Amino acid sequence: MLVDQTSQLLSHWKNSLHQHGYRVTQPRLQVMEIIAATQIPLTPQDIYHKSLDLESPPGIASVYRTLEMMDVLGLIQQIHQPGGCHGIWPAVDGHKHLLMCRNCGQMQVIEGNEEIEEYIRRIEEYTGFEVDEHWLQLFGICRGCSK
Amino acid sequence: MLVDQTSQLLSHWKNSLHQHGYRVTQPRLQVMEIIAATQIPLTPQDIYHKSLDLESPPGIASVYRTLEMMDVLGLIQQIHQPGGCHGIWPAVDGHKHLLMCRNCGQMQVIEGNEEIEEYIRRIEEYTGFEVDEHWLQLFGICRGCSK
DNA sequence: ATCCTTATTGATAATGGTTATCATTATCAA
DNA sequence: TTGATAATGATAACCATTATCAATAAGGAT
Repeated sequence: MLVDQTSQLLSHWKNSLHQHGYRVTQPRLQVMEIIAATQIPLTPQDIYHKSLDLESPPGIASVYRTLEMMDVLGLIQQIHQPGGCHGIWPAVDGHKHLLMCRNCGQMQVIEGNEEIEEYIRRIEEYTGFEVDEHWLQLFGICRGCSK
Repeated sequence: MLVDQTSQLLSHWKNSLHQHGYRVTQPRLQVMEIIAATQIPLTPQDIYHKSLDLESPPGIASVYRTLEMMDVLGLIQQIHQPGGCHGIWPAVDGHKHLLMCRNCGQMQVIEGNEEIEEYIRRIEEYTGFEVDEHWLQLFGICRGCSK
């Protein structure tokens, strides 16, 4: 199941590169595979250090270049946390919310809901702001780690 | 009124330094005054560059040291935004939410509300997480900028 | 399958923000 | 006012990220 999700992400990402005229190269594949296979947000440095286990690892510059490209294509998003904000994670579309375990780093994606939308609409009315984006992130301890 | 809020923050911060045995020095005061007087989140570099207008500006190291100290004392918080996450802003207690104008950078603090708490409680039940912190941040265009 | 164009890479230098070092200075309790 | 020492400023060190450029490899054309 994990393998399924990983390879699904990968083929989606490869398609996206093709469609936008980017070459699918080994360094790019290596970076994408690491991101797709990992369950927690990784920093660029994390990704680079993980890649060093590979037989022919990408250069650090290619890691950054690949992340930049994936960001432009909307394939990844940055995860902001109390301890830092350089975590990379596959992009999630729509108004999803994020739940992260402080202990193991596992992320969970939660559907947006009508109550939040309603709350935001009230804020807009009250303040005169036109809200075009919202972030809701929850931090805590997951079931597995609380045992 | 702005002056009032600024000086109120400043005396609160000075008290906090005294209570924790920190000396109230000129470089610290300079940094605190800049933060208290500004309506938008500032990065450490922003603060340093603003300080250069002063007659006897603090060194860059003192700016960072002061921010570190204020963070430890809980006097400031970091503001995360789509474009970066090194904005400094006076700490707000309780479950307040933040609303920021993309155009002018003005921040507005919004009271937490029961709907959000209720939503989080449902998430906890559903996922088995114990949520101990949540961030809700709204981004948009304020009334003044949308004209 | 091979060739050719050129996007991409790797190695490394440059950059820029943040932290560490240490002799000098300024705070503040006595 | 004095003295102990916390704090400062100048600057070196550090580290992540970006820029440079000759060499390489992807992938369309043949």
